[in-house]
Amino acid sequence: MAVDGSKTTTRRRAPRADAVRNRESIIEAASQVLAEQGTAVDVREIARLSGVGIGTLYRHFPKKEDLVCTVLYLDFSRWAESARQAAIEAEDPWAALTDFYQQALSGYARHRAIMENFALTWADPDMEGIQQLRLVIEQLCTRADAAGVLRPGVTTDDLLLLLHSLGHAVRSTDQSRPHMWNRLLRISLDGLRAYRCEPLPTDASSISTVAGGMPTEGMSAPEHPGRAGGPPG
Amino acid sequence: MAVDGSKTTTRRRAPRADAVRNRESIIEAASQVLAEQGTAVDVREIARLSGVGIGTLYRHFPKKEDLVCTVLYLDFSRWAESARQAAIEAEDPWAALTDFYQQALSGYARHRAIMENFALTWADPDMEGIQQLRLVIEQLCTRADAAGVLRPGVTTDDLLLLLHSLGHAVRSTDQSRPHMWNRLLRISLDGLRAYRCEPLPTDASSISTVAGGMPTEGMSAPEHPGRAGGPPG
Amino acid sequence: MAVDGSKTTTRRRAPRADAVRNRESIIEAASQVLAEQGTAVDVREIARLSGVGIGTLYRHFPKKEDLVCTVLYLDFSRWAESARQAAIEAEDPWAALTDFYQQALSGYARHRAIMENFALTWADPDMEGIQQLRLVIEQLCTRADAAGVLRPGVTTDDLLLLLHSLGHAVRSTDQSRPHMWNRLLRISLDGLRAYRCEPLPTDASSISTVAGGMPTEGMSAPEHPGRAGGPPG
Amino acid sequence: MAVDGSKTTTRRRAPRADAVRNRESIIEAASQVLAEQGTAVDVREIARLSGVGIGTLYRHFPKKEDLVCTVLYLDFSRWAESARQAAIEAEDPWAALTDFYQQALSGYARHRAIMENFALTWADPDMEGIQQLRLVIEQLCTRADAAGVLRPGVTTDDLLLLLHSLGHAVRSTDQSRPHMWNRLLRISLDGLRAYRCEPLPTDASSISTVAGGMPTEGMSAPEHPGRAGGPPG
DNA sequence: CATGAATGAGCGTTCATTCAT
DNA sequence: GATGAATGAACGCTCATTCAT
Repeated sequence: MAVDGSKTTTRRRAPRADAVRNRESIIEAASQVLAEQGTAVDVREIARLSGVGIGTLYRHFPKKEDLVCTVLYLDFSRWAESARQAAIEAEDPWAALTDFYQQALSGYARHRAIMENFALTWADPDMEGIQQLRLVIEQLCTRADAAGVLRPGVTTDDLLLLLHSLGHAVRSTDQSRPHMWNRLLRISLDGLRAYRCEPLPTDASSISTVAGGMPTEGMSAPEHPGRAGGPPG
Repeated sequence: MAVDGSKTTTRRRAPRADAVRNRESIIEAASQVLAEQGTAVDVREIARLSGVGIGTLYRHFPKKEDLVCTVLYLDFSRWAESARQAAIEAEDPWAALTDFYQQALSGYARHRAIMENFALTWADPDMEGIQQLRLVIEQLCTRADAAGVLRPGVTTDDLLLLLHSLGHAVRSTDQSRPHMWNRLLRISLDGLRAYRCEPLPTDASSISTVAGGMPTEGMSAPEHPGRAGGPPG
Repeated sequence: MAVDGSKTTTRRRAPRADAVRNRESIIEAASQVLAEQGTAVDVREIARLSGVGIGTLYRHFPKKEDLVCTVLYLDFSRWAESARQAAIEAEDPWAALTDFYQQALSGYARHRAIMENFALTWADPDMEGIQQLRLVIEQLCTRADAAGVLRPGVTTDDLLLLLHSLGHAVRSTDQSRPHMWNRLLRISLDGLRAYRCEPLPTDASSISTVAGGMPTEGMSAPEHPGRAGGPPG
Repeated sequence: MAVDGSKTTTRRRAPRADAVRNRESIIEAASQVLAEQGTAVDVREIARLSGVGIGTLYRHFPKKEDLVCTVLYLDFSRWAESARQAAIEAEDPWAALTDFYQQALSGYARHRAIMENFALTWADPDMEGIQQLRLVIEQLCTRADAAGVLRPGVTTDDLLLLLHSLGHAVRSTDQSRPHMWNRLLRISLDGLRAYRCEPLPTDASSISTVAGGMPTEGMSAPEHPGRAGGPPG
């Protein structure tokens, strides 16, 4: 790769000028439509938007999936980076976390294909993009932890999953009631703060038995009597 | 059913001996594939799975959408009901909420079509199923509120959205790392508890400026000095 | 057939009461929809309209075509009869012919399936209905011929074909411009009158060479001497 | 074609070498089956006949209707043009009319879809094909009128309707008894000639009262409600 | 290498006909 | 005999992918 010189004498001469431009056009167009319509888009529409023939598209990306993966990786990276930028600009560790989510969610919600894909590739270590994101979050996590503002036991994966989780809330409400997901974000982040002392569950055991957790309050279950005996059927 | 004897006096006996069975087969098969593959399934596959011809399927459900709606309504109702049951069996108001989420998420995550639909019909008051669920949550909300365990300002819609949001987290992790979403649920629920005093944001304003949360501290205290407002305990 | 008595002792007892009524319902309903929608109609709609099950319909008429033929024969007969009635009520032979067409066309145009069928069975001697109609026309033809009002050489088949031909004109214009087909009928009937002396062509030879008549003669119109140059004026 | 030499200098050479051929194959095949079976044909059969895949057919004609319209327009135009040619080759105005009908009917009768379409678009000024035809007829009409051979009051629409009307007669007899429609054409055309003096009816009034216009005028019963005798059924 | 025409499996849906009740 | 549920071939149409130019 570094020694391109040797290749200049081979038959591969100039064709790359257009090819590269075409490839970029395709990716750009694909990014747009994938964000808008998800992976169910017609490949033809991507070709049309990018101004190349369908044949050219298939030369660069032999399968639709190849194109989708390429684009998602790029978009994912860009997205992760913009969120990272938002985070490092904050001086306060907690604000960094908050800003990160704010920025990430705004972008995430607007990219339908990333959402679809996140669910699928969630645990796939091959999906390089996820790893990038994990790194960013890891840093945020470490920083917040060091500052003592993060609830003990919260892991990078928790934060990653929370991001994914909130993403769908954003998507569902961003158009109609954009303030709603902000409320939810606030709620969730508050659950992440250090004040809480109870350790998080570390395995699959149900949290319900702990849940009520409030010994002092004793859930004497004041109200709801009527419903109690209610017809279970 | 128990009193089959009455049957002999009824007039319309057999008209549906197998028709009913077929209809149920179809619904059952559809429920499976819709849960697994979402609404994009081929109706022929449902017919094949249920052991009937495509014509029979269309006799019972003239449009694919009819079948999908029927199945989704049933599954949605069953799901909401099972979650409600889990909730009313808990004596403590908080445990009710927790158990409700626990139960609901387990089921929700396994039904792809319900998830798709939830996102689409999120705010659609016509979707009867959603209304059922909202009622259940409303009661939980009221009960927890009355017991003083719910953070002031939390609405039914917040809880509904949280459910939807967590659903995707569950879907993403249920197979590979089932304990993960339990952690996230715990985190989110903790954010809903009453100790937190700051009001939730009520409009679209970014929460990032509040970041650290604590109104008293404002943003000036980046890193949680003395543990802020002191632990809830 | 004639000796039904012998059959009364066989096992065929009463079932005919309903069966006959059903058969008639089916035929009546079929007549309606065939007239309105043609033979492309869905058999189910006929069953629905007649109030019987699709199975019953198929018991009486094992193939859709059986039902169609039966109905068409009946409707065809009724139609021919009503036209015949219109004809015999006229005292004048020419008026009989005119009234016949008038009546027949009105009915013909309103029965889509008969029109479709007429084209198909035009030359089919098996189609009994056609024969009925031919008889009627034959009588009209003979009568007009005897009265000397019919152009020599005009055959029953000519009149039958004219009827069929005009039928489509009626269908095309009855809704939008009902007077138009009356004009056309008038034109055609005028062509049938006795004044014209030239013999009709009797084989497939093109009429064009004769038609306008001889180029040499120009429009001087070979026949109709007396009237010849005499323009209509 | 003769000057292929020019080809070498053109830029867009091949883009349609076979595409054009395919398109023509499709149109040709469609023309055949539409003529034979009408618009109810299966598009797959057209594809099969033309030797292309169904996808190719749909590439050229995104909707079945597009194909049908294209073919009908072409066939209609060709048909009208051939009839026009036949007409202008005749020196005599009346022969022009006759030859026009002769030619037009020969073609018309062989094209089922055109017949279906004619009936539907009869009065539709949007159907370009009809307008072409109307123009041709208008000229024939004017010419014959000027020569004094056309019965006064005959309109372009009369001639158009007559064409349509006779078309069905031709279709019904062309196979079995091809000379028959020639007789009918002769009869009808004779009805159009100038000698006849009575004006054509101009509204929906029944012509029966005027009937042959016979001096003797038997049919004193003028109105006799259309359905005289009513439906015997 | 770019192009877009060609391909055909597959989808949602209809309807004449059969068959168990 | 009456019923209507069951059946599946066929239809109009889409779209990922291949291939000749």
